[in-house]
Amino acid sequence: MTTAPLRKDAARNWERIVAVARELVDEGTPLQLNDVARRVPVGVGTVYRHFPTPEALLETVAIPCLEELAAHGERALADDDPRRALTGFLTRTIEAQVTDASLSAVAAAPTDALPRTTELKRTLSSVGGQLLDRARDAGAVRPDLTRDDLVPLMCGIAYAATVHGSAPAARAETARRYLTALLEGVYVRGR
Amino acid sequence: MTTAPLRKDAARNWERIVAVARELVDEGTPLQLNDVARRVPVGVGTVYRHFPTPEALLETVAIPCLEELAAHGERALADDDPRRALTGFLTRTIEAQVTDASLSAVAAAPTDALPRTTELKRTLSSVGGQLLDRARDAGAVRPDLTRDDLVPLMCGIAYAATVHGSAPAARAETARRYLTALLEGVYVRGR
Amino acid sequence: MTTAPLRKDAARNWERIVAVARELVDEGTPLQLNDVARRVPVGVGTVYRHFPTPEALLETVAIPCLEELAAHGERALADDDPRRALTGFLTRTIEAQVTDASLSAVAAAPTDALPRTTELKRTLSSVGGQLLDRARDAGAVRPDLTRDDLVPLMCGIAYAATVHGSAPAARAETARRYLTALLEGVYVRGR
Amino acid sequence: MTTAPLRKDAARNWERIVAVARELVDEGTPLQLNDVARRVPVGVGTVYRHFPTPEALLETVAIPCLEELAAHGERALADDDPRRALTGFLTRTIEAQVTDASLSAVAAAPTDALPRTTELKRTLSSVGGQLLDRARDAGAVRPDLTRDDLVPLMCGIAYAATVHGSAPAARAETARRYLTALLEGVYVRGR
DNA sequence: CATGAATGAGCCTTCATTCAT
DNA sequence: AATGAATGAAGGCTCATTCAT
Repeated sequence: MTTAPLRKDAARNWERIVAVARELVDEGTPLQLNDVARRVPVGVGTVYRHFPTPEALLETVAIPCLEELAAHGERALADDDPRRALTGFLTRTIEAQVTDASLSAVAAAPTDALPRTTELKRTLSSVGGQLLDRARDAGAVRPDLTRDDLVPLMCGIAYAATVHGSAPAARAETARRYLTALLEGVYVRGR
Repeated sequence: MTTAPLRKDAARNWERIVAVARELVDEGTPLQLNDVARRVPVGVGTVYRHFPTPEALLETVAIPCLEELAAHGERALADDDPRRALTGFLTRTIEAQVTDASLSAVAAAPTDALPRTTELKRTLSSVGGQLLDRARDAGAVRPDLTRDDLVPLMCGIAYAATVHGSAPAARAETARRYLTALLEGVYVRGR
Repeated sequence: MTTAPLRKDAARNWERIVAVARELVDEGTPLQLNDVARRVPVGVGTVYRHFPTPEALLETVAIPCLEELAAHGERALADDDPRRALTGFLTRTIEAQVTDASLSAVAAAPTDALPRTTELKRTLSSVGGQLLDRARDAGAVRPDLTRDDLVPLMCGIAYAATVHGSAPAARAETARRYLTALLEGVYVRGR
Repeated sequence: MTTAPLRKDAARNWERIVAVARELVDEGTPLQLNDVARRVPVGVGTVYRHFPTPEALLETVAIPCLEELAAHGERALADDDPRRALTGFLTRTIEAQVTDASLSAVAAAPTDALPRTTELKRTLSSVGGQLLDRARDAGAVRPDLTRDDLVPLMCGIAYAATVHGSAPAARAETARRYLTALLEGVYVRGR
């Protein structure tokens, strides 16, 4: 069951709204439906018709990135080195989250506005969980970490990079360093 | 140079305002100056006189905890096991941050409203930095971590515990697990 | 001169719209053209084409009941007991009005959207007027009541039953009591 | 226990707001808080401070009239002709309701915004009830009417006068005629 | 004829801040 | 110093109506 395809003019507006929302997200402005409408510009009603809540719009903006992440995760499952697979997936996730403010917000939100978001988050959890389990089964991961810790830890790393306050460009690099620290430990091995 | 001491009645109000603010912070209510005034109760103007912005009030609420942390840090400097000292300090920091909403907000804020806050944050950075340097000098800490990473990482851990969504009670436990993971590494040693 | 008959599909929509409107009226929902369209479902434009205003739709919904009342009135004219005839007519009217929200709205409205409504209201006034006149001529009705008082008084009774706030079921009973009080007088005869 | 008296300037605004509201009520405009603010003129917040809801403002406008009615009712209780007392009270009530749109709205509302309103409505019910009971005890009133019928019937009469559509000036006269009809009966005595 | 997307005026409400008392 | 009334920008949302497709 798919949603009926939008009329051409409606689709046009949908695109424009999402595009503006993307810009706002990228420049760190909080998404306000009236504001989006003013900038597109379309009537407020049009934005409300397409996206009943700011969350719905935000998630729509985030979905392509979530899909890409999920796709990457699926590929990672094919890697037969469990540690490399997990590392790769997490690295990618962190990069995305640090680069794209919509992702961190959506990832941290306890509830979703769109079913598609829920679905994708579930997929990501599942893929991450499998990668984690595999690595743990291989004895590569400390046993007290569960699947439910993955998302919080990634959000935490991304948040840490934000707090660090480096310029957006450097932020990705910082985040990668923090991820490495988390994975390999702040304390040097064997000491 | 010190500020003139408050008149006795003014001092009384100051205390009452801070006490109410503390309660609000603890129950997770966002600090609104009007709201605080109503609850004390004093006139809004009185609250504004003492605390020109919500941030100033929030920082005032946070300061005692920051001082306690700083004191703990000073004592940790006396410990001659650098790793134990650092671990103790960070554990304490995380616990405080997870328990007390004022701390996480103040710690993550890029600018401060009160000079005293800036001073305390500097002290904490300095103490943490010394503990870190010492541990690194002892070869116990990975070399790519700098003093500037300490606060972000702690904020990240606290945030991760929040995202995990466990009840406030369990949150401290979660945060401690995450700190351990960070310090010792997600990946098991020697593999 | 009659309106051109609708095309078969248009007629079908007309019916469906009116049916939905009837449901909405019965469940006490205010008639909103957009809402009706969504529920039918047809495009808003279709509803607007058939019914330029909510009033037009409401009147369309009310018309069958008005017709039935009118028919009843015509029959009452044949009754040779003028008082019984009037009482029967008013009773029926009140019952209808209390039962059917479209009627009270249409009856109380100072202007009509549809000519047919005006026509029916005129018929009803005329019939009621004749019944009233006859009863008055028989000396059964106080002389200061005119034809123009009939509709207001019926609306008033229905409204009173609404204000009484009894459940819809009991409302008809209340209305009947009020009508009796009005006809026979609150004050006991001969005192 | 009384509410603290308002500061002089606040009292001034309170008065101005109520005065404007009175005008709006009298010209039949629905009370909208923003609208009131614009017309006074004061900031919206000021109106909201004094009257959290349109209902609260409306009731404030109505209260003096309710008080006057209640006072009249108390005096009527002293009349030793029960029928005359009741008639007088109802006449006065109807006149007030027809003249003042705030009264009909407040009278018909199932719930009140202000405690004072509830109190006054209760007083009026009680007074009316006593007058009714007395008249019934004297055998002057049909026995199937209860205290709970008084308010609905008065609202109904007032509404009927409105539906009649005569000019506001004539409306009071119409209402009085309807009240008489109700009290003495539409049907002539002894027939 | 039917569709339903778009419009935008308009209402509601909150809250940070100022300033007369 | 304290008070708390006043302000009004700002944001949220709904809905009647139009008009391009």
